[in-house]
Amino acid sequence: MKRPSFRQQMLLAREQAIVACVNRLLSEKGYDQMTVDEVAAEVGIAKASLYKHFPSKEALAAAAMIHVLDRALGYVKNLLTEKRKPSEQLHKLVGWVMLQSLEGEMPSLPAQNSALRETLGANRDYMDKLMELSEYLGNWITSAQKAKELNPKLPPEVVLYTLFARACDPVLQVLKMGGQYSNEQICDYLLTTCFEGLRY
Amino acid sequence: MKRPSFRQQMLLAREQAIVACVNRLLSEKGYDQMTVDEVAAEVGIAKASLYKHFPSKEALAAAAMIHVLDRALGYVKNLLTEKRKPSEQLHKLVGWVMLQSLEGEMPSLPAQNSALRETLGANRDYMDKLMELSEYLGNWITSAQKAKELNPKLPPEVVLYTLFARACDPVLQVLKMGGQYSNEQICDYLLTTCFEGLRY
DNA sequence: GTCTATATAGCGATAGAC
DNA sequence: GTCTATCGCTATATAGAC
Repeated sequence: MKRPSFRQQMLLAREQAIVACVNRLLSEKGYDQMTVDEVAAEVGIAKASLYKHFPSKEALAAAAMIHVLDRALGYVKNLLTEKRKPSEQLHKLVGWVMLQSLEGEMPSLPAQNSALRETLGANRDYMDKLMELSEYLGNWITSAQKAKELNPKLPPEVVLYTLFARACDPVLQVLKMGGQYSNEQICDYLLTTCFEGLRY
Repeated sequence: MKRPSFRQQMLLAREQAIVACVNRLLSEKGYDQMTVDEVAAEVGIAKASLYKHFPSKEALAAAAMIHVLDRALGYVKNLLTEKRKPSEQLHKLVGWVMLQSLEGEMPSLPAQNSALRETLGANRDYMDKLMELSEYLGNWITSAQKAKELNPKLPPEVVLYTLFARACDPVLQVLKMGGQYSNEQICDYLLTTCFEGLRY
């Protein structure tokens, strides 16, 4: 009985290829500009086959988001093994996500598309992982605020949303397209504006 | 010969109504989710009539952007009559734009839609006004950096893009939808994160 | 310039053979 | 599960009467 297992592996591999492709396209062109035909073409299968794996375009986006949440959670758990100040953990995490964005590995969905938001909100897997990540970050944030590493006057949720937003800031792409800074340099600048602000 | 002038005024008023409507819809739903049918319906004219005024959906977006650039330039010129430190001028301007965003008066276009970006780039009026605004801001930025009011280690263009991005930050809408802070409070928080950073 | 009605096209999703 | 072919809808844009 080797064949079924083998086939399952093939399927899994194919789905991973699909998710990787969606990831890149979402990062490059965004949700609205990405077409399902395009995804199928780049993966190298027919569109109907794609729909056997994922029931809708929104499901494709959800799978991509779940994938990045998994990677982010993995990075966070690695950070936890190293002993650092909470603000430094946050700093490292945001820097890592910024680099992912610059390398086209970080999809970002439009905040304004309500239909998509509903689909994501109804997705258990996605919501669970988003919650889990938010709790890790929330703990770091409140700890950092108690230790006066981060501004304690800001509500923790404001800090949380700000970190999420800065990690996929459009300024990253703009500076990258300008072409005069390395990815590391861009991350450096934006980490400065995020944590230190523009003020001297 | 009163009639032609009168009619022209009617036309102008209608176009202003169109632009105002596009402004609001772009702010609420974004470019991709906004439909031309919707614009026509809300203005109260037929879609074909709309196309007599503006040749395309992209032209509608361009008109909306030009309108907000005009308003921003007006605000900037007003600021110039008051004597303030450059960093304070920037602070006031960003705060004003943030408030406009929260009140649904500030359209923001997707940075990823390349066709739209080309159309805007080819639009003289838009580009001229964008340049003019950028020059005012650029002067304030370099002055503020020389006076050590803003971080001089950041390239001025990084500061410029950051200010543009923070002025229509998605975090604004997220916090507004949360519903637990007033618009003024939200602006206050985000101005803090922008200029002072998250660090204490 | 305004309208109704329609052309045109792109895209998400599906049918049905293999 | 994979394919080809197609449906069905939506949205931009236009034709043509008034």
